[in-house]
Amino acid sequence: MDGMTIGRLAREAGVHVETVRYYERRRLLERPPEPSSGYRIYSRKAIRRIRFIKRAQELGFSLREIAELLSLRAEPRRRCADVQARAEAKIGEIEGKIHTLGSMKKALGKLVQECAGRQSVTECPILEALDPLAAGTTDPAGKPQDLK
Amino acid sequence: MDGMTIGRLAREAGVHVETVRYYERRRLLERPPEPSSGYRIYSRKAIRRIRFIKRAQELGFSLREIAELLSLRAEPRRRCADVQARAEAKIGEIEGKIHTLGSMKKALGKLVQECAGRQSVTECPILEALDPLAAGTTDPAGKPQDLK
DNA sequence: CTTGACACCGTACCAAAGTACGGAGTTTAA
DNA sequence: TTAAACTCCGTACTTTGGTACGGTGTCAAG
Repeated sequence: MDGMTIGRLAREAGVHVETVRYYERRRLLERPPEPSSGYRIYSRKAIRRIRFIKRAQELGFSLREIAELLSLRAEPRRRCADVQARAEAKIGEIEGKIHTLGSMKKALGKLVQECAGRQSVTECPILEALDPLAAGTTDPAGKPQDLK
Repeated sequence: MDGMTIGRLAREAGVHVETVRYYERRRLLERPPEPSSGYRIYSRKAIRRIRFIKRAQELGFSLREIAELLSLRAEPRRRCADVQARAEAKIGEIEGKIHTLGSMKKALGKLVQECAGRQSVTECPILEALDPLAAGTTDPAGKPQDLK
């Protein structure tokens, strides 16, 4: 039915050929069985897979994490409770990201409001508006967060 | 009142000394005037600045973008409308991220639901659950998105 | 007044995620 | 049947965001 070479796949998925090969090496994409010639032939599923990867990346997941996400399905021997736990952990991460993005949006919104109608930005208190983001601002000796 | 050396600043902000110097090179942090000795002396404001940077990074902003955000205030000649426009653009980006994260969360939630009660996850349709995220899935020849 | 902890600087190195390069073989269309 | 366009592979280079290294200078306590 379908079946395309790497160049076409790359074009349709919106990435470079080298990126496809790179994903293959990273095992994010399974290497298709090569028929007759030495050329890889991909199905349309590969396009969706790549697009999924790209989306997940935009959301701040690393390729390693994406591989993990994908592996939830890829390991049939896995017990359901396990999958559930991993999925729930990911949901937690996602909620954290949403929350933090929400705070930032709010802070930026406030900035926009305060700016509205002014001619000069001299008094525009952007750092002040943004600062509430930095938790523990008033804390006389904030705890160092853990690195990494 | 305050006034600390780079080591203390780093400790309080939760980063390495080298990172502070790195931020200085990247002009994310202004180099403090050096009094008497050749040592940098920082005020507590620097702690907040670094924490702000770290937070923004967690939200998916690159150092370049963070510098841009910070520069909104740093250029008094800038017209307010300009500041507003930049802030609004960032808000738009943030909203997009929140939206996509929401879809992803929903998909994962569905997965968890479907898993609940099963013994094996063999039929657990994670890619399928996640796929609605991949815009144009049913599109017979999806448009390549623009690279970069 | 010296020793250890800290600071200075430049340069080098690291991991992640590609991107480019070059020499080869293959396929397709004129 | 041959030239263009595409593929193969391995290796090397790039960017981002740091980290580490090494030689030297300084400061505070004993």
